[in-house]
Amino acid sequence: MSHVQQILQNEIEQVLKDLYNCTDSKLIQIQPTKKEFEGNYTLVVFPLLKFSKLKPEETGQAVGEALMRKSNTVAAFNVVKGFLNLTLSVDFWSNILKNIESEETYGLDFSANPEKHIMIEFSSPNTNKPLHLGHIRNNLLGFSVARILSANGNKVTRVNLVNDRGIHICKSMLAWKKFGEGETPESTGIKGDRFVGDYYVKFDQEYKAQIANLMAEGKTEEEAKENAPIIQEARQMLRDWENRDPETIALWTRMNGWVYAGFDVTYNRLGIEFEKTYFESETYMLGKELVLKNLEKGVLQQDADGSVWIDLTAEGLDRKILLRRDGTSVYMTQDIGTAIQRFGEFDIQRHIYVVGNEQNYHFQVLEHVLAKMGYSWAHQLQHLSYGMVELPSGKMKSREGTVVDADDLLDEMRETARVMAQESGKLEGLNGEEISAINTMVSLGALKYFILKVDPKKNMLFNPAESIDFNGNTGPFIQYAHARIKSILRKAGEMNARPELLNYQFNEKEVRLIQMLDSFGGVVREAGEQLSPALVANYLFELAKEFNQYYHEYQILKEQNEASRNARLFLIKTTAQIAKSASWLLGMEVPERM
RNA sequence: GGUCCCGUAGCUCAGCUGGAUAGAGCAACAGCCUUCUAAGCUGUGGGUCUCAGGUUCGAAUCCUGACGGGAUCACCA
Repeated sequence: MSHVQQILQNEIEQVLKDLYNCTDSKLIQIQPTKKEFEGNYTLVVFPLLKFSKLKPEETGQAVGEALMRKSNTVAAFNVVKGFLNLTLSVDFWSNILKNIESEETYGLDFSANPEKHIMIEFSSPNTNKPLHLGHIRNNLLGFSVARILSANGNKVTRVNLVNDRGIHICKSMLAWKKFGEGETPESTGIKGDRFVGDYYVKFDQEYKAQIANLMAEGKTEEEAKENAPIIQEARQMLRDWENRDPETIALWTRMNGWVYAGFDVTYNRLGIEFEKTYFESETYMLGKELVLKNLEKGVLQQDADGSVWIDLTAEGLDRKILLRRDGTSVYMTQDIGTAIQRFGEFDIQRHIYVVGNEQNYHFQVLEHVLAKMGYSWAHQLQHLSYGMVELPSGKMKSREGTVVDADDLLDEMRETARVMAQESGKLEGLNGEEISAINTMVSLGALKYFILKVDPKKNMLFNPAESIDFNGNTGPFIQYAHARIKSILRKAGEMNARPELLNYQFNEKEVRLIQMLDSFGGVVREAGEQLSPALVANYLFELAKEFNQYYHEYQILKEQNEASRNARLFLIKTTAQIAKSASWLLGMEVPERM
């Protein structure tokens, strides 16, 4: 609910109490008035009928009249069927605008809830391949949600859990050892994560070739997969790693170093940061002890072969394995361990995992397991689940080579932005460095906005060409609107827009813009509750559209009347302020000119 | 088969704590640059909100059931 809506709510509450002795504030439904009707806000009167005992029209009329008498906020009203449309006074709107402008970060409240500490885990890459388009959605969502939550007054700690051990990295290591001939990212000029990823692919090719050979010799597919020499070697390497064999550890450290250097480049480009990075190699042992302890307590069961299970059939789920028959951990065991570790390490009230929806079941189980183990905070874990990203060409399949590498995509977007800027000629007169910075901002804005504007839980289609279009519901459209505002302000000189000169009768369109600015705070709160940057994105687009229409209609700089010129400059300056705040929540930069 | 998610215009998406005649953008067509950035603005056409029931003053929204699409149900992570 916006600030103004809250004010109205209070006034209407008073009126209903006086008129009908009705104190149920839940019956008060206030919504922005639809464009085709006159007014700013609308009260739905249907729910009030049982108290007024009058027809809808009469009730609306009565409430409207009472509001006019009691309040100097409401300047006019009209009743259409069961809807009471309220027009608020122009002075009132002027004051609202002044309030918004005076608060540098209107709508963002970083201190509302300082005692609430939320941990959010996102990104969580594997060290055997570069980041791809799916990771981008994960990173952007996690980063934006973290900002939105902090703008709701929470203390937020962003963490990354790097999946740096296991058979997958051994495969890359083995392939490098066999076929690498001492090559390094430095010697080849290939980005580290890509370099290592290429060896993972090489492993897979060799593995497949060996399987084919074995099958040609008459082995079944299953036997071939099990007995191919290269997979045996990889497994041996994993055992060596777990036994801390110095040579294996050295190679592992070296190759992971290459990957991290590569990841850092991509994170930097995307503007993604973490407060803390966890490494699975340091956490994968956690959880096992706790599982054994809970086995003793009888919370868990052990099968005849020695494997340990939890029975969640009573919760409507299945049995889930927690320790293999050889006593080693599975993914779930680790997550149990890291959750306990983090709640012990930090005084957190909530923990959010940003992970794809293919793991919905996993997190359901995790919560239940921890609850059964008696951790009271088990229900403070939350899975922010998001859908897959598809491309116009279809699904991404690593096997078919249709996975879009994050770096390649960023390069491509950047190049498109450069070409488009050059063709438009808009950036003439700026130096190379400025042009380059703007192109980067535009390409990133296009990507971030396009991905974040979609409801996280839905699968989505990413269309690179559409995302960078300057027309339509895109990042560049918003950035362009902001750049034009800044251009006006540069020409006018910001100092001219002073609130003490704000003595102006805003017209209908301007009031609508102010109304929109006022509602920003409500959008941020809502986005925080729903963990959805999409709400912010769609708000931002509406705001940019509203501004563009306004921009088109009035020649503010040519306005002769100083009061009106000043007031209008003040309004668009405030619009830029809110647009910047909303963009910040999405991690999208807005250029001063473009 | 069990569980979860999704189904709104040709395409991509909003709207979903029930409220007025269901909205945007793209694409198509028609206009607007001696005017603060036309990377913009205005207009036109385009809908059985998958279907069928139910709840009620009122359902795209809530409930039930079908149908369609996706995910998951590994001693993988």
